[in-house]
Amino acid sequence: MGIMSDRRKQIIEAATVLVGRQGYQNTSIDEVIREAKLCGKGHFYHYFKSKEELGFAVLARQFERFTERGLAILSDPMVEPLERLTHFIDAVVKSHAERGCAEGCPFGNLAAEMADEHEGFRKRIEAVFERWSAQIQALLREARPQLEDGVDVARLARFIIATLEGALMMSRVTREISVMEGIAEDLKRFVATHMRDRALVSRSS
Amino acid sequence: MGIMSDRRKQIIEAATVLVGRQGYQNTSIDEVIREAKLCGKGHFYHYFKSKEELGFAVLARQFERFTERGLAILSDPMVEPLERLTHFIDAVVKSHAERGCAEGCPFGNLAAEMADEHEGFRKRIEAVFERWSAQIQALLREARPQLEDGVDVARLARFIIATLEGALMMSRVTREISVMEGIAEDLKRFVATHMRDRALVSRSS
DNA sequence: CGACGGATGGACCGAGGAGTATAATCTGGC
DNA sequence: GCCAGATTATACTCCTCGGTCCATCCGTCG
Repeated sequence: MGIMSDRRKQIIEAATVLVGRQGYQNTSIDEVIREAKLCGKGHFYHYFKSKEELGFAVLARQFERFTERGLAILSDPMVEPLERLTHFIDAVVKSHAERGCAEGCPFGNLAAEMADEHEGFRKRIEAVFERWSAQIQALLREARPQLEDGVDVARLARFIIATLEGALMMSRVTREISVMEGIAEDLKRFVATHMRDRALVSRSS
Repeated sequence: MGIMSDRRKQIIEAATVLVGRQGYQNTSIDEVIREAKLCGKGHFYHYFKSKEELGFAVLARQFERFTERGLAILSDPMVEPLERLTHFIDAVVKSHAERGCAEGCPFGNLAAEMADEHEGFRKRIEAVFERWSAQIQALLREARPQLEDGVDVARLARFIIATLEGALMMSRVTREISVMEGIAEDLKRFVATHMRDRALVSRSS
């Protein structure tokens, strides 16, 4: 049973890399098997009943990774909430830079590819964004004392996510990390406009 | 010659609909032929040397449409520049609502699908965003007197595009136009924070 | 008229995809 | 040692796709 789990995880891991790089539809089972250093397609169908099931597992794995490496930053109890948000945005930029401006966001990509075609994927991607948004909302609520009255945290959270997603896409197309950096800076400034103490709101390069 | 152009346009038109709906890779030549009310694949290859050529033509056609219906708003000489920007954002929201929050942006979708896989597409999509950005930059420069000093118009233009792209994606995934509307409103407010007269910067719902 | 060339139709090809059937191997329990 | 079930491997089916080939059609020009 433990071994079976290992093989299954091994396949998911390989598929996650390939799907992140080439998309879901454009990744074949044979490729996944090859990448996972296994042979035989029957092997695959022993652990998954269909490609769709693998796709769902890949999405779950991508979210797991994102939770560990990304969302964790948003809930670090040792850091001030708005500083955490800044760290998070910087981490997204850094991660994108390390990938050479390629690939973009796995959720955004899957959304563009599958949202209209496959309701199962759409719903799961929606849940991912919902959880991401909830994390930012919690952070913003924690920062309430420093924020102006009447800030709609749900709406602001969605704005932050949307802008980051768009920035990843733009920077991927232009292959210039400076595009992403500029948008990230402006996004921080936008968040700052919701703060009581506007002193920090400046237009630095 | 005129007739050949017609047939070619007819194929491009059909393909533009299908690619917008299902993506490039997931649209087959046979489907395009059927949609264009023609028959025979040789027919297609009489007008296009490859699927790639069709893809480029579709992208060009999408940009043409966008220029007519979207970018035109940004350069209407009868309207104040910043008002034009507001109109444009509203038009994007309206168009997305009319599509029932589906499909998203044809350029953003193609970018997600092809940017890493196919350099030819990447470059062409980059050019599209560049032209879109140039249009917004021109508008912002026209509005210079009303803007604060030191506003980086190129950067602001990219921010606007990125946020709109992200908003389309988020709203497509959630299937809720209110998501798009909220982001669009916040985007307008962000632009307003660059104005000399901050009186207009309020947090209305 | 007849012939020539672009326009049209459809059969066909090789490659590669998802998924299945089944054989071969390995494992643990008796 | 041996059987049963889980695992691993191979071969195969059926389908779709991009692309090619070739037969036919039709308007035009000589």
